[in-house]
Order: sequence, then C-alpha cells, then structure tokens
Amino acid sequence: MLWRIDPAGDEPLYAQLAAQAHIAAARNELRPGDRLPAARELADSLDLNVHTVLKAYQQLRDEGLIELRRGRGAVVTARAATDMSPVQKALVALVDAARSANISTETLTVLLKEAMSR
Amino acid sequence: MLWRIDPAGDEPLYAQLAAQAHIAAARNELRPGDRLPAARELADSLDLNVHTVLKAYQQLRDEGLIELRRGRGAVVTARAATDMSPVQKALVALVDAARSANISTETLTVLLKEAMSR
DNA sequence: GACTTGTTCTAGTTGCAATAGAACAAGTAG
DNA sequence: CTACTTGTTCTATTGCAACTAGAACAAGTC
Repeated sequence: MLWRIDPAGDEPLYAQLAAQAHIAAARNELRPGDRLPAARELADSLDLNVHTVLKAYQQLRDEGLIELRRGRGAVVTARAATDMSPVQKALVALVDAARSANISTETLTVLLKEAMSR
Repeated sequence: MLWRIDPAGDEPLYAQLAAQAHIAAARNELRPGDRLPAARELADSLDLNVHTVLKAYQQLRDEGLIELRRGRGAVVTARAATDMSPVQKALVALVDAARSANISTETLTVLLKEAMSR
C-alpha cells in the first residue's frame, strides 16, 4: 500500500498514518490477514521515528483494524473488510454542506468532535 | 448567548469559541445585526485571554459571520441567517457511519481535513 | 475630548508531537 | 536451545502552536 503523509499538515503524523491504513482498507488494498510492515521498517522508509509509527499502529489496534503481536507484527483483522462507503458518502455530503455555509475547516472540526463525543 | 467551552478539550479554545458562535447562529440565538460582547469583556467573563477571544473573532470574520470595527465591536452579518440544517444532517450521518465502522474521532478528523482540503 | 474597542507588538509559559536511544519481552524460525 | 524478529516500555530532548500577559496604538463612537 501507499503511505501518503504530510509532515507540514496540522494533523499528527501518527493520526495520518492510521487514516491512511483505513483508506487502504476501504480501497481493498489492505485485506484481512495482510501484514503491515514492521514498525522499524516503515519508520525507516518514511523517514519517521519508530515511536511515531508504533503510536499509529496502537491506534489502529484500538480501532480493531489490526492485531499486534511481538515477533509477528501487525496483522489486518476481518474488520478491514467493513464497507466504508457510508462514511465516504457522509463525508462528501458534509464537506459540501460546510462549503455552502462558509464554515471553515477548523470550525467544522470542532463541530465534528463535539458530535462524536455525544 | 451561551458560551460553552472546554479548556481540557483538544480543540483550541479560539476554535471552540468560533464554533459556538456558529451554533448560536444556527439556533437563531444570534441574528444579523446583533453584537457580540467586546473582546475584553468576553475574555473577562470566560476567564480567557483577550488575544484568544480576538483570534476567535478574527476567524469568525474570515468566515463572514461577523464584521469587526474598532469602537463598535463585532456585529453579526446577514450570513448568520444561513440555513445550517444541511450541515447538521450531514454531521449526524457521518458520526453514525463512523461509529458503525469503528472509526475513531482522530482518524475521522484526518479524513475530514483531507476531504476539506480537496 | 473622553471613551470604547479592535489591532499590533513583544515576551514568557505550557503541553503535545516527534525524535532519539536503550533495554526488555514475547513470539518465530532454524 | 539459540538467534532473530518485532512490539513494549522507559527516559530524555527538541520544536512548535496555543495560550497568557502587558503595553502601545488606531479608528471609530458618544
């Protein structure tokens, strides 16, 4: 899979990594049983710190997308097959509505986080 | 209007303030022509710094929700009457879809920001 | 002219992300 | 059993953005 991350972006690198994995899963580029690169390996190839990659992996584990085992690495779970199109559709609709209402990304983010915490 | 902010939240205070203003506008608690409290005044009552409040006001100005003039303060524009229900609906749908797919708030935020930047 | 209120500037504090390196633990493979 | 792989944990440091603080300034109001 492809790892597109933006070190200049305002999102934490580890969160970007986790999101990329979800995107890959949604595209069926990441299937149940697949293995992600070893943390040190991925860190090397992306020129990131191992801890940053591991934090992303741990978040993915919390989200149930992968399982982590020492010696074996990060294995993609069955949940990767989840249909993400509802999320994608809702996302597009939201962006559209926000643009029409002149809502900034920052404001929208606050609204989203508030909605998620309820 | 009511200013609900969470100093412990991971969203910047100024962004929270701006979002609150949008929410108030959506609820029709903030109408075109209304005046927001003077920055120093609001900062005092919320126990925040003036600069934090002003940053929120400046963002609201960038979003077109208010106009800023020295001596007069922050006046709500006609845009406050914009129908926000499409945003609200899309927001609810997104949160719903994200929960079903076990997407964390952090991951979802990255996806949203990426979608907004495109 | 006095007052209000946003604008600009400098400066210090704090918390989090990210980096760096090392030691450790649990699993894999020969 | 041994060597290797790979995640886990720990300590420490750096950089940056948000926030705070105080002061002077500018443009408008009354």
